[in-house]
Formats: sequence, C-alpha cells, structure tokens
Amino acid sequence: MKVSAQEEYGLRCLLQLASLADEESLTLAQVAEREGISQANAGKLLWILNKAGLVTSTRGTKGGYRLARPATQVRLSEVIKVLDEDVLASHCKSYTGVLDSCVHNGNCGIRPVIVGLHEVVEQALSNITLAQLVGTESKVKTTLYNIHALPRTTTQGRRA
Amino acid sequence: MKVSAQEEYGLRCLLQLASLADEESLTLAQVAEREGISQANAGKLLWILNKAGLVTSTRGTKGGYRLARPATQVRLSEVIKVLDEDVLASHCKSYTGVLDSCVHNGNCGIRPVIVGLHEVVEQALSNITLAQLVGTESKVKTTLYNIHALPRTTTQGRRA
DNA sequence: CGCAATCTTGACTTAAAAGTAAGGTATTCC
DNA sequence: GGAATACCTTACTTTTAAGTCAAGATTGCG
Repeated sequence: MKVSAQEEYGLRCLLQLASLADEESLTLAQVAEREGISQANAGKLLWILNKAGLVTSTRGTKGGYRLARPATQVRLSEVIKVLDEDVLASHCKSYTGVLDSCVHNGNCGIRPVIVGLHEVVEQALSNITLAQLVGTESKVKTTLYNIHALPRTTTQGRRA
Repeated sequence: MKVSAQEEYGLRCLLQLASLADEESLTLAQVAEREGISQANAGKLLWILNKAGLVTSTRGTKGGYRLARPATQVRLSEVIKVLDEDVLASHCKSYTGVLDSCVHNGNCGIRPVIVGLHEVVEQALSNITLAQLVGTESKVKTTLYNIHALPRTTTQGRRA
C-alpha cells in the first residue's frame, strides 16, 4: 500500500498553485523549478489535473496555470482519485495470476478488506482540503490533528 | 494509493495456509495451484513470509508450509508490513525529483498527510486477523462490519 | 504580420516492479 | 545409502509505471 510518484508529485504541483494569491498564476517552468522536477514531467501532471478540471491553463505569452476552484473547496480525496484513476475498479481484474480471471471470483475473503481499505483512505482524505496543506509542516500537522481527519503523530522525522 | 501484487498474492497464499486444520500443511505446488499463480512466484512469496517468521516450512518428501502461529494471532498489519517492507520509511527518499533530496526537506505540508494515511491504514489492518478472513465473502464482510475495523460497505460487486 | 512565450499531445526511452528459470540443498522413505 | 520430494537462492526476462522529447497549437506584443 503506497503512494505513487504520480500522486505525490501531482499533489505537490497543485499545492504550489494553491499557495498563490488571487489572479496570480504559475508557468510550467516555474512549477517545475519550485518542485525540483523536470519541466516535461510537470507538464504531464498539470495536463492530467487540467483534463480533470482541477486546474485551468491559459496559453500564450502571459499564460500559466492556476486552480480552477478556491483551495478551500478542493478535497484531497478528489485529487488522489484523479491522479490515480480508479485503482480499485481494476484491482480484481489485475491480480488474476496466470489465469484469465481470479480463482476467487465471486467469493473472496480479501475483497472486503481491499474495498474497506480504500474507503478508509478516501474517508480520511475527504476531510482535508488543499488550503489546509499550505504553510509550514508543523502548522499543517496541528491543523490535521484538530480536524481529526488523521490520527495524531509524534513530532519526528524530517523533510517532506 | 494501491495494493501491490506482492501484497495481494502474498496475503492470499497465507490465507490458504490459514484455512488448514492443525497438523496439515500445503506444498508449494498446492498453494500455487489453488491460487492460480506459478509455482516460482508462490515460492518467492512464501520465502518472504518464511523469512519474516509468519510461516514455517519443512523440507523433504512430506514437507510443506504451514502458519507459524494460529491464524487468530496474526494481524493483517503485520502481514502487509512484511510484504511491503517499509514503504513509509523510504517515501521521502524516493520522491526527490531530479534532485538529490526533496526540495521540501524539513518543511513539507504533504508529509503529515502521508504519515497519517499510513497510520490510518495500519490502524484498520491491526484490527483484523487472518482467521477473520477465512470463509465466504459475505461472512467475512459481516465479521469486519461487526468489529468496526472497516466502514460498512454496500453489498455489490463481484469477486476478488 | 511575425516572433516569442507558453501550453498540448503523442511517441519514445528509461527505470522499477513483477514474474520466471534453473541449479543447489535439505529431508524423508524405502 | 540412495533416490525422490520439496524447499532455497540467485540471476535473468518480462511487464508496467515513470519520465523525457520534440513537434504542434495558441496567445500576446510590437
């Protein structure tokens, strides 16, 4: 169970846009530079987010990207779903071993766990908005603790 | 956020062993056949589980695999951790873009979310034992609902 | 108009995960 | 003690996800 590169970097790009003032926007090169990823990669991620309606883009000399909605109205559950496109739906189709369909078809003890896990995760993420992730790490941690979206964590570890 | 092949198949192999009576055991070929995966693959997974102390193996003509502990005493959180080896610990080291370390080093708004997510998942999984996953899908679903480890899910969908 | 800045899009390359193969080692039964 | 059975381990191949590249399209400015 892990967070994919696309989820991580995609969310980070979005967060850059969330930290802007109204009417501001960032160019592809700026987002890439601020996140330490290549321009090509940032372009792909922002395109996915654009296609999904989370960001808007304008072309031309004064172009750039910005959030399609205020950061207070974008839930993390939606962001992750977009960057991840329906992992749950394809789960049982993917893990069929060497056969055409899963041997447990129609009667699988694991399935309720997988489904439940995704619901637990979505539930937790739906209580967090982009706006709540803008700021310092310690501030964010306090905010998340106060809304009880995630369990309290001890203050340790570094980075990002 | 998805469940990897190794987690899925590894758990399924373990579940086969959990469904055995005392003193029974399964050979590699039997596990592979029952799960519809190749013998080579099952061997690798069982080796990981063996190394981690979750299953024991005996060689020779009457050999095979069995659980190292009763299924009632094996929590899913432990199983997943073994099959997944410390994704969390390596998260920030992995996603550094084109740089040597993450640009948010020491101050990352996303980190609390990632840490929290893994805790939410672990928390949910720690309330489930292998024994509770043996049986039909509908029975398992009922059991999970009763222990409130996972949120209730509507009865729909097939397989897994 | 025409050039420069910027996003768009599909094909290609690279890196990581998953799965396979094969030879080695230990154990049991006769 | 020998042969058959079955696990152990490393190296290799395949598949999939991640990331890059380059040509195309759109807009603003002089």
